[in-house]
Amino acid sequence: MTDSPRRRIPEATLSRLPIYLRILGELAEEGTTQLSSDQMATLAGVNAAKVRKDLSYLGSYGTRGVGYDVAFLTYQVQRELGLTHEWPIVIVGAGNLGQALSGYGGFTSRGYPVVAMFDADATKVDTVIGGVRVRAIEDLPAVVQSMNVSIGVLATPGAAAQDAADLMVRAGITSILNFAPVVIAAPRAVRVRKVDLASELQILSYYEDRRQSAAADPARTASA
Amino acid sequence: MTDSPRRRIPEATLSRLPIYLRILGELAEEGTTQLSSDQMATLAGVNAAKVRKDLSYLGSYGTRGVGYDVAFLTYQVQRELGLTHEWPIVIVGAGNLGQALSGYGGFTSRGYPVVAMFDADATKVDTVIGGVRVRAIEDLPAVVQSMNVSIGVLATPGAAAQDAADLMVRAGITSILNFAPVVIAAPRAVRVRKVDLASELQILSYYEDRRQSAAADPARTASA
DNA sequence: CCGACTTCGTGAAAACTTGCACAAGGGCGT
DNA sequence: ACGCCCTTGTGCAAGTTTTCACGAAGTCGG
Repeated sequence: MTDSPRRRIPEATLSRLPIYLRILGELAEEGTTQLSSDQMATLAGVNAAKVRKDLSYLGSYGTRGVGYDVAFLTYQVQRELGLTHEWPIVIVGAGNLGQALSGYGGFTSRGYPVVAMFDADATKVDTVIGGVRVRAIEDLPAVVQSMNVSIGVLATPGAAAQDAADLMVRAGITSILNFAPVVIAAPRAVRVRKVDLASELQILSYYEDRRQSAAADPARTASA
Repeated sequence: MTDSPRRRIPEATLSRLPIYLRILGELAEEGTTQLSSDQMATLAGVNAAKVRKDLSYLGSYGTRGVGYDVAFLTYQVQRELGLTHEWPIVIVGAGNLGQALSGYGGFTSRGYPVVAMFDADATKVDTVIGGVRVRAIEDLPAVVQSMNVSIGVLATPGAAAQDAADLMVRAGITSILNFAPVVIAAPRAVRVRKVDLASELQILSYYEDRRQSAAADPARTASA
């Protein structure tokens, strides 16, 4: 019996664990020590059964009739997500987006300190953003290796993104969070996640459009 | 027979349409006029059957033996997403994140002009960010109504987010893109989508952690 | 100490999503 | 004009995710 059973956690559950974790953090801060799946469900905006099933993948950490212990559950979720230690990250691209991400603070405060930023533009090199000095892109491999960085954030313009990603991969980065509006090709072993800011708006406008046509043409609502 | 059949599009498909749309835009720019589901699949990093099924929800716009016409398909996807006209948006919160989103350019260029920014901090009011003047939060309802804005971007700190969201809803906003790291409560009729920057990192570090334990303890890889 | 009450953990059903495989349809060369 | 070749559109099976419903297990008041 190993101390980390590590059954595989479904992707869908995985994407909710960070939400639960944030809620647990907020509860701890206001002194709450216990919560039920029902309360968690309300706070997270999901169904209570889903909360229980999600948490059951971590193990049986609840107490029937009572609920979950906030501190203990926090620890278990963190452990599952690999948050028992900090993960240093680098940001490639020091434009608007890179600057915002660096200055954002949410990365460092949640265990992902931004240890370096890089940009191909020489005029940006050596400026300081969010307390981090911008370095020449050529220095990436050295920094990645010496600081043992495995996660990189890609915040370049779309046109530069693939080259930057290739460089990151060659430098030894094994996980990439891609904010550039292009699909990045990378070796199988490198995990890439994409955040597309404008896509999200497009999905919203789809629903807005339907709402507005429904209002303009009430006949169509009949079958919806 | 109406000119927009509007069968409901599955959520999963909907989340891929913006990707297809971006690819179509790039192809058009480089002069390509035709593409097959196979090519699209490669460019989008998905399976060809998925591409065909996704596109089939829009209608039968491909030609067997040939593929899809780039311009025509672009039009159809745009129409489905409600992108036949611009959607003015407002950004609430002019901190780091709000500034970056405003300066980002990707919103305006894709049909979502940022028509106003708001902040509760009086010292920020009247500064200009990305060509947009920051206004007092009190002016939100007037702007939303006069410019007929239905989409709002929430970029405040977590603590201020719910109040800001309530204000947006009262002002008449019906879709909210939430960048604040909290779950927002809103009436059923208001659609909220959430982008959590740190969550994405947490998901990456989960996989990193597994990769690293696997490397440290090869016995565990046997069953994976 | 016991029974009523609460809440977890989970099997099973339902809903949704993906991927395969192939028939149908259209273009192009001869 | 015809047949070959290519690619779409889709029925179906497999896989994943969500939801329901209920037995199991623990607390708490009397």
